[in-house]
Amino acid sequence: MTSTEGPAQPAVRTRDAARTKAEILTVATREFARLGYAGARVDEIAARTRTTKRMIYYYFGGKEQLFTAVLERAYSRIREAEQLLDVEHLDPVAAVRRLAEVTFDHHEEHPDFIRLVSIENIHEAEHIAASAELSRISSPAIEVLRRILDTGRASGLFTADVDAVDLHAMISSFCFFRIANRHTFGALFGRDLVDAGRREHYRTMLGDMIIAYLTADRAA
Amino acid sequence: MTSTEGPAQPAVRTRDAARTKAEILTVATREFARLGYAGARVDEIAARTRTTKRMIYYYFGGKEQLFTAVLERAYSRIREAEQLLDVEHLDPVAAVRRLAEVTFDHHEEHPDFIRLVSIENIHEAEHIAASAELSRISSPAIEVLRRILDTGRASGLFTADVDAVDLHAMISSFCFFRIANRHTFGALFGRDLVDAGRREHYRTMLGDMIIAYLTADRAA
DNA sequence: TGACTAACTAACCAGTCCGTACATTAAACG
DNA sequence: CGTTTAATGTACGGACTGGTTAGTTAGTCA
Repeated sequence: MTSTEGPAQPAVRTRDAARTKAEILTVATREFARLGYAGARVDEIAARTRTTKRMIYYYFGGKEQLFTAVLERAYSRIREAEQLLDVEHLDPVAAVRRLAEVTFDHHEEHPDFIRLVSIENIHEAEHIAASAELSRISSPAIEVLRRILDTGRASGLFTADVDAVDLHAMISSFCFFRIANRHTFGALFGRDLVDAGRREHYRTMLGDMIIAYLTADRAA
Repeated sequence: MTSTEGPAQPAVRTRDAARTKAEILTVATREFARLGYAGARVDEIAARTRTTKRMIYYYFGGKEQLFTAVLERAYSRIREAEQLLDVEHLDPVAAVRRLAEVTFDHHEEHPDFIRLVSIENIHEAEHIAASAELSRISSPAIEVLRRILDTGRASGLFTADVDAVDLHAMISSFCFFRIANRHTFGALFGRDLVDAGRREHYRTMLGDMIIAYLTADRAA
């Protein structure tokens, strides 16, 4: 670690509250995701930043509030990604499939976020409940899905009378399980759900399943 | 706690290794499920049994091995339940639906087990890997599913060329997500996935989805 | 019935962990 | 340029935690 004393990194420590806060959040996200809430250590998080533990208490108040802040940032990033969704110019079937694929990709790209959500569920979402920001906002994806479903039903393409939140749960289930339960599933069934070679297979399978459900003839 | 000195509870402490071990496991299961691996306290587990902390180390060796033993017992109970599966006398469509329903019910009835699995995944299944018992055995449900799928394909009922492990993942995803992510999903979308009034709705939805997928015309 | 051992208990230890009191310094400001 | 204040660092307290040491008791079997 002698590189930190190189000429590119001047020894003078400039003060930058925003940068310090952001760095703490980045490190804390990694540590909480890696070890769980109780498993993560405040001292260790501090040691992995360029600042000290004192700053965590100065900016966030404590371990609990730090975890809440980590969740807030993680969720806000998804919302940003969801706001970039541009699927409503497609026909309903293609739009739903595209939405499922975007969800699939997002889960794969953010395993730390998936872990944080698992951890927060172990704690019965108490930090979300404690966060005004998190309990207020909702997901843009739901609104998009609602509109696609309306269009699809109106044009007679979709036979199923599903509601957007339920369909979102259905799509998320598979994407979430694949990442979150990768390890136990792999250990017990000898199949790595996140193997790169099977990625397209699962991505297609998810889309097929959702479309099959929405367009099935539910006569019985 | 004066009741422990009542006449129904004789003060004489009878020695019973099996009972003591079982009681430790039961309490440890609850505590680990409630608080996570790092969050659970060996002292607290001991305090909630009728024995002492020393016995945990005497019988299990340490916290890590205790957690492994908890997992082993939890998984062995599922396997027992799966061995009671009796669906192969049904036609393939009914059999798959029944299997999905049994899985659905099992998840709902064992939230502690779901939490343990989530926790074990945070730890990247290291305890399963450390357990000869767990890494050896496989799931009876997979074999049952494989046979149903074969029959269904042979009779032309199922168009999808799915493999049993993937379909098992698909079914488990929804059942698992519904229980495991109940809290964050409820907090963010204002819908309790485990609400008793919506139970039948989700149970049917899962079956519909699986059957739709298996019987869909995948021409495109 | 007395020696032996598995089952059990209480007390403790060394290291860890969250949080804080206190001191200090870089920037903002008039 | 002197004062103020936000930002930062040091060092440590006190409670806790996993694990252990040393000793006790109930059952059993020769």
